[in-house]
Amino acid sequence: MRIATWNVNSIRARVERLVPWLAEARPEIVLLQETKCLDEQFPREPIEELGYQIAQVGQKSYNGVAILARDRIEDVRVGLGDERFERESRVLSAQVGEWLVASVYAINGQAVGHERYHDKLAWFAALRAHLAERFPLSEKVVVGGDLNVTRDDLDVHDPRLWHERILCSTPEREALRSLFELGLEDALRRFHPAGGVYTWWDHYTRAFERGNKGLRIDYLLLSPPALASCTAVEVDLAARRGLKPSDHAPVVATIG
DNA sequence: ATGGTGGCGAGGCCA
Repeated sequence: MRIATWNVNSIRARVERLVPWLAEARPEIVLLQETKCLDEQFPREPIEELGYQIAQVGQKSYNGVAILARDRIEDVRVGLGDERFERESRVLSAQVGEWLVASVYAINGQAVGHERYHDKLAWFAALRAHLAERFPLSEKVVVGGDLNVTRDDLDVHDPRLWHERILCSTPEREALRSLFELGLEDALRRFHPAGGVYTWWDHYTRAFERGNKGLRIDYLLLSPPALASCTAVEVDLAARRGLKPSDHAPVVATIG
């Protein structure tokens, strides 16, 4: 089976890319971020017609996360259980068959030192506590999403340009590493240890079109039992090409 | 190229 994560940057704007992608890739579980719509605006029908169940939580204009699955989606939980962060729709977790999954959209942080940067670091601490509580590592766990941080300079096309900037600062990377220390493994890096595999390219600077000037900020974090049956993790660059792409590409793990 | 895009929603915020 396959489990994917994709920041679609508005599901209403991306449904014409998402639906053909689902029909072609046919992942069993899909974790979406930045759906950017209220519940009643979510384009359920074309996704359900492909055989997917949908769990999602959204808000007007910003954020929003979803889980799509061909199996029943059960035990759905919204948020981190931390009242400081419940105003924004950034975390959705559920059980799908034997899998415990979460779709996660980290705070961007705007700039190092910005008020939102400090929010981001506090949010990561809350995420870590939530994962420690809700995701026993003896289970098959997949935490996927846009974590808005590079692991190290192997995730950066131009480390000198990005040195200690937002998405690349040492405190953000330490916050990310605290998730690994729970026992969750960065599956994309496991299968691409040399790095240079990116998942996001800035629209503003036309970073994809100018030649793969990307960052890797999207993750599939796997527990040991999930990793043991994982045979490949790839970034689907075809989804980043063509008409009206998201600024992120999907990350797809083949498991079992 | 110190410029430039994209989404939402209707002017500015966010990424």
